[in-house]
This record gives sequence, C-alpha cells and structure tokens, in this order.
Amino acid sequence: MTDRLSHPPLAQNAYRAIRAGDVTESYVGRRLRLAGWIGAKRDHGGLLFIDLRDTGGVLQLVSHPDRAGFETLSRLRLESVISVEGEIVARDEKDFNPKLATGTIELAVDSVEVLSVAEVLPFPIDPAAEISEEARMRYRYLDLRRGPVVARLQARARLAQLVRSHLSDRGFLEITTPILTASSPEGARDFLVPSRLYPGEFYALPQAPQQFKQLLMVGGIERYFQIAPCFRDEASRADRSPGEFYQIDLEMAFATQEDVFDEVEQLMVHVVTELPEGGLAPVKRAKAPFPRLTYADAVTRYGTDKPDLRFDLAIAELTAALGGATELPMFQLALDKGHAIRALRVPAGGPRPRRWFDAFADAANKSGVIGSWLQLENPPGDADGSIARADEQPKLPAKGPLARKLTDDEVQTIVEAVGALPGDAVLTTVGPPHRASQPLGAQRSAIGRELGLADPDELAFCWITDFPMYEWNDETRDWDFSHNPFSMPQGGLDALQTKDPGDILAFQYDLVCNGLELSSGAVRNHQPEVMEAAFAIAGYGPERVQQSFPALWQAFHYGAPPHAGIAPGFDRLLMLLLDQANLREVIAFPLNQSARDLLMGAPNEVSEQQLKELHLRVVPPTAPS
RNA sequence: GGUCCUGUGGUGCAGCUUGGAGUGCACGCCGGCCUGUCAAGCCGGAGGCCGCGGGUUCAAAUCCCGUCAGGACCGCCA
Repeated sequence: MTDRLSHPPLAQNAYRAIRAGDVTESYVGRRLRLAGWIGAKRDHGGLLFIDLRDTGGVLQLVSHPDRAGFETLSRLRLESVISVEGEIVARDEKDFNPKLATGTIELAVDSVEVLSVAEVLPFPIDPAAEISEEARMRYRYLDLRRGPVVARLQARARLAQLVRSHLSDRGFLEITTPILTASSPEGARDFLVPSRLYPGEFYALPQAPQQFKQLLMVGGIERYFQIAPCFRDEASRADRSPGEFYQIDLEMAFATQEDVFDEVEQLMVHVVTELPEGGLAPVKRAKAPFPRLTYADAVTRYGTDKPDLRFDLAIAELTAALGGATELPMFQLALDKGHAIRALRVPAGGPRPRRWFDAFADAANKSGVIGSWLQLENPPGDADGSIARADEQPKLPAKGPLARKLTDDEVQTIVEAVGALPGDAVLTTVGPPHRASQPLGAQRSAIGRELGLADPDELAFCWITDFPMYEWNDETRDWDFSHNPFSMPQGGLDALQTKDPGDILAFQYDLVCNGLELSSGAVRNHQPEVMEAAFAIAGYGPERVQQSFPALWQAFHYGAPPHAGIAPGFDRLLMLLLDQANLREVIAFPLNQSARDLLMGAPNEVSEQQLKELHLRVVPPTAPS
C-alpha cells in the first residue's frame, strides 16, 4: 500500500516541469521548476532544508542565505504551497537518505514563488500521528494530505475499474438507474426529496435499484450491472455506513442460483488477485468454488448466518447423545420440550476466570437459552496440556457446574463431541433449536479474535443458501417476509399452497466473507400468480402488490424472463480487501456515526424561502412530557 | 429507542481509583543560536472555562446527576 500508482508524464507548465517524486539522478545538472507543499523544514540558520511534497512523492530542497528565496522559505510555515526553481544536484554519499526514493539528490533553490500561505494546522500532516476521528472528519482535506486515506482511495478507484472491466467482459451492460425515484413501502426508511412542482408529493432516494434492475430484465437486457449508490435512513455500524453506500448491483436473465454463484466467484477471485498489483492492497488468498452452507446449518453450527470460516471450532450437536439420557434436569427435559443441546470448545479455556463463564451464562440466559460449562484440567505434570491427547486421557479431570452433575461417561461424550483437549473448556447451551447456538456463536467470534485464530491473509468466502421465506412475528401474530418479498419460493406455487409457511425456503442467498455479510441476492419471483400467493401468506391482498410495485407487477404480465441477481457491497468489499475495521477509512468524505457531515455541516436548516417553495413547514419535535 | 467507552493548552496522552493550588510528558507554536539535516539539534517563552450545566463538600479535572459531542455495540438495516 505504500507504493503509489504510476503517473503518466506531466506536461511542463507555469508551475512545474515534473512531479517532485519523479525526479531521478538522471536530472542532475538540469534546472527544474517544481511545485508542492512544504512538508518539513530543517532550518540550520545558515542552511535550510525543505521537504517538498506533491502527489508523486517528496524531494529535498536546499536553500543557502546567499541565494534568492532563502528569507522567504525560512519564514514560511509548514504546508504552505510554493513553486521553486533551481538546479538538481547530487548529494554527497554521506548525505544520502535511504528512506527517500529521491534520497541521493536535491534541488538547490534559487527562486521561490509563494502560491499559498498556510496558517498553523489543527493537527500534524503525519501518517503516523494518531488524530481523533472527529478532527480527521472536520478537516478531511488535511487528513487526506496525510496519505493513507488517499492510498485507499486509489485502491477504491482500481477496484471500481476491475469490477467494471471484468463484468463488461462477461457481457454485463453497465446502466445507471434513477436517483430520484418513488418511495416504496417495504424495507428500510427512505430519504425523501420534496417535490417543488407537486405540493405534498415526494421523490425517494433508492434503497437499492432492485425494481429497476428487474425491469431491465423484462426489457430484455439479460445481463446488467452498476456500482450503484444506495440510500437508507437507518442507524450505522462500523461496517454499515449511515445514509449512503455503494453496491456492485448485478442481475441476470435466464439464470439460476448456480449461474449467479459462478459469476460472483469469478468476480471475487478476479479482484482479490488483481487489486494487490501495484501495492494497492495486501495480498490475500481466496479460492473458488466457495463453500456453501444452508442457513439452517450455519445457524446451528456457527450460531450466526455470517460465520467466519477462517478457523474451525464448529458448534457440536449433543441433543441425541445427551437428551433424555441424563440425571440432569435441563438435559433430561430437552427432548420433551423440543430443545437442542449444543456445545463449543474453548481452546485452553479451562483456567479462564469464573466471571467469564458467568458472563457467558448470563448472556445466554438473556436470549432465552440455558448456558453452562465444563473446565478441563491439565493432568498432573503436564503444565500446558499441549502434548497430551484426548484419547490418551479417557477420564479427564474436570470442574464447572456440569462436571459435578454429569457422570464421567457423559463428560466424556461432550469432550469427544467437541474434540476438547486437557486444559480446554467446553461451553454448553440448552434451548430452542434455532436459538441454542447463538450464544455459542457469539463466544466463538470473541474467542477467535482473542486467540488470533483467523489467518489475516485469508479471505474465507462462503455462500449461505436456503434462507427461510417467512418468519413468525410474535407482535403482529403473523408471517413476515424474512428477507425479500421479490424472492422465488423453493417449490413455487405448490410449496406456498401446501407447506407450513415456516418450512418454506426461498432461493435467497448471502455471500459471506470472514464473518462479514458481503451481499444478499436471490432468484427473483417473476410470476404474478406466485407473487400474489407469496404476499397472501404475509397477509397482503393482490391490490397491495399492485400498489406497492405497480411497474414490476404490470411488467410481469408482459413476458418476464426468469432472473436472478445479487449486490455485493462495494465499500464493504474494499474494507475487507484493505484490512480496515471501519468503512470511513475507505470513503473520501464519510458521514459520522450519527449521520452528520462534520465537514460540510449536513444536515442543516434551510431558509424559510426554500421551505415555502417546497410547500413544507417544520414542526419541531414536542418535548417528552 | 437502549447499553457501554471517551472528552484535560493547537495535537496525542498521563493525572481521576483514594477530592487538597492547572501538576506532568511528547509533538506543534513564538523568539534566539546554529552550514548537511532528513522525527534536525540546543536554549528560552507563550498557550487551559479540565466539553457544558447543576449537586455533594471547607475544598471538585477527580465523587454524584443531567446534558452535549465523538466512537463501539443492541434494536433497526425487506
């Protein structure tokens, strides 16, 4: 990432003949004019050194009191902008600076033009300095001068190019869809734009180009893509920008789930392979085909639908082995209640403090699951347990609540199921099958981070498939679409008519990498009668479908090809490829956590005149009584 | 909507647990010295509503309550 993009030759102009970083020893003896920022100053009184910085790099200027410009340069503050002229000279060998690409030469200044004077800056322009997020965002243009963010923006530009050229080569047509569109009732909160021409009416910024891309399929485009801006008025996270973000939105006609997987795997492997060229990203490993997990398996074995598969530690199923077979009531009763018993190995977790286990049990309890544990002891004379193997220690000495209540054989069953070693701990849960793994999954992630189990050079992509079509909403006492109402139910109309809604799966899939949800996609429902039946289960009549998605509804009556698509998050992918923990690091001008732009001051109040023109009146929120 | 962390000269921190004068460190800034530095060096100096408001106390950066700002998370994100 320290390498810069190669620059094309620069035409000589009034300010400079060449970029500072492009000057080489071959220029020694020539007069050059250069321009840039004063990055550092080393004033020896009778001799002055300046690091001249521009986009291309740094070159040392040297100025002597008997030469023109010395007074000016010694007076100027750091980060002032100058254009200087002089002769490129070779340094004495003892004065070489190996840290600088231009460290064997310097420019002996004999003419200075001040282009812009800098006041004292709010923070140093130093890539190594730790500056608060707030200051960085408020002065983002200065933060950019520090360098690392610009390197990431270069990688961002390169990623966009790679995506565009690859998908274009694969026959996808890049099409931009409207930014001002209609509000749709489903999904996230919309950003609304009041219409001046039509009082009381609003445009909405698209949450995704979902309906447009499906209409493109009906329009016979067959393969579409776009690096699409998406707008959602929802709360942020480190991996979720507030307000706006970009997706590599793509859709394919006459395509199955397999076709989408194949295209996306090619795309991902392509960008993972190509982006590191030129030092724009760390070198990572990823290989296709990506492993697949059903949603049900993922939730059972990893306690989440976005598992980090860079390390093992799957959650073990113990329901059959222990349920109904022990004296311990919570295990004894599990089968009768339809509950599951699950377990997770904690490597070298035996000596963890009691409060850590208690915290786990508390967290489990909060989600309606009983948590317990076993702590396996190291056999005497074997301090770290690294040599002993489980099969050499048929009866591991153990403590913890389960050890007191289970027989040796039952403890052994658990130990073997999770592959625990002496000195390990085993966490267990008992609860409803769809929830029992969740607290274990949370611990799995935490343990993975703490113990550094994940290889940072690996990108462990995987597909999560077969999401349920519906989920039961306890509040409304009704079935909700669990993901996307546009997805095709597996089994089609027949499944909708005959199956229990909770058992219907959708052709809905996620691409997950290293525990991050990279994208959601689906085979779309292109048949009006199936759509009607699908909405009926969610409690909506046919008129609701027509009202909510009028264009799509109508279009599907005029010959719609079966189609499928997906939309990998562009910013998230970049964050992953560049090892960044926060999206703001890969965005030029990001909003802060609270969706404020500290640089531009958005959102802000507008004039009465503007409001009047838009037929709007502000009603201040009433204070809570 | 909620939970947690942070807020101290321009920047980054320490001080807070156990209240006792705005005490300290590094960088920056201003002035002086300095002809081979590249994190230049040396000497001197300036710079503070300890986020803001209230409370407890003889006494608050420190303890309590509220509030604002920044960050992490839960809810939310079809």
